[in-house]
Amino acid sequence: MAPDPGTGPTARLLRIGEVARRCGVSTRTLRWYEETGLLQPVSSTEGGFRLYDESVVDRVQRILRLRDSVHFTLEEIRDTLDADDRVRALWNTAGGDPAERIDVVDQYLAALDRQQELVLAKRAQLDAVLDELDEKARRAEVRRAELLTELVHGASEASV
Amino acid sequence: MAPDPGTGPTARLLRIGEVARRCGVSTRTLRWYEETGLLQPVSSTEGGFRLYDESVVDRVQRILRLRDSVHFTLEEIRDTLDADDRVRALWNTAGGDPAERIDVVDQYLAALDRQQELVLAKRAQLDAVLDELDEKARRAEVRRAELLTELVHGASEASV
DNA sequence: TGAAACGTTCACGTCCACGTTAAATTCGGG
DNA sequence: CCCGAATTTAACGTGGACGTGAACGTTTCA
Repeated sequence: MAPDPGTGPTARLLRIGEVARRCGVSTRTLRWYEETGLLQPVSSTEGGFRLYDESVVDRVQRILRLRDSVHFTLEEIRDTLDADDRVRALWNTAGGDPAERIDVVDQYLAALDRQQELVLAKRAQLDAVLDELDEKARRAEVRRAELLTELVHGASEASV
Repeated sequence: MAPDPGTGPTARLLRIGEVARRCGVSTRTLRWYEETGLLQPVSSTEGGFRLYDESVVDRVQRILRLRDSVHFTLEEIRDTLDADDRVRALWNTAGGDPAERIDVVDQYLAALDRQQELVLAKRAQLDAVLDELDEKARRAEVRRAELLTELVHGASEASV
């Protein structure tokens, strides 16, 4: 049934299990991500098996990064991915009022700015934590040195 | 009842509601943090009201930073706070074998190192996300410029 | 002194992001 | 054609981190 409408030399399609293995997540997670609108199989078999192309792996890994490092909720992740998808669709469909298209791009840029600010704030907090850790280590090293001299002192005086 | 055993001029004690307000969390959260071993009132009234000293505010804010930026679980937060408390207690109680005390300090330093590594990894991930954002913005700006020229072009040719 | 404001201890409810069966269906190799 | 592995939907369970009453005791202050 001509399963290749122009996407190169018949791009290999993956079933959910292989996607899961490649991404290091469970199939349940992938189905959950689909249910919450983060993911979409490119097609499915006659019998209903989900079929993905390889690009899904990158997408999932982006999701995981946003989940694990930025700690976005899945809803937030969905919003950012949706925005990306919309602009990509915009690039790919020529036509329409250029002015309107610029508007869309501007909104996208604004969204990116907000996200950047959010991430920068998170990073600042992490830096604060790092400073705290450094200071604690510094203090501990001082104490360690003190204890070391105390140890030497006690040893040289044997038992007074 | 001599409620001031040497802590300056009768340090002011706070009840849970004021602590909650100062920290921007609910009283339920504070009780929960107590229940999971992150927090401890310094004393309580005859009738059972929890009493905290002002230092609790800093402690809670440290907890919130670890919760919101590093995304430690409360259990992990408890562990790190416990470690801090143990070494602080160690500073305050003189005596004991200096060698043993050095051991404790060394373990503490090792724990700090592990934490630092973890946080650094998180920060690296954040930086990756920031790079992604920058690249997306860069691409969008290019498109925007293209659209702008397109707009000017279309305007100069009126309606062809 | 008495009522508003605050606090106490249960105990159950909730939201997120899945985990875990269960029962039925589909795919693919021999 | 058949069998076993992979997948499907549907539904219930879970764990963390609290929210939300209910029923009751405590402080405070006019």
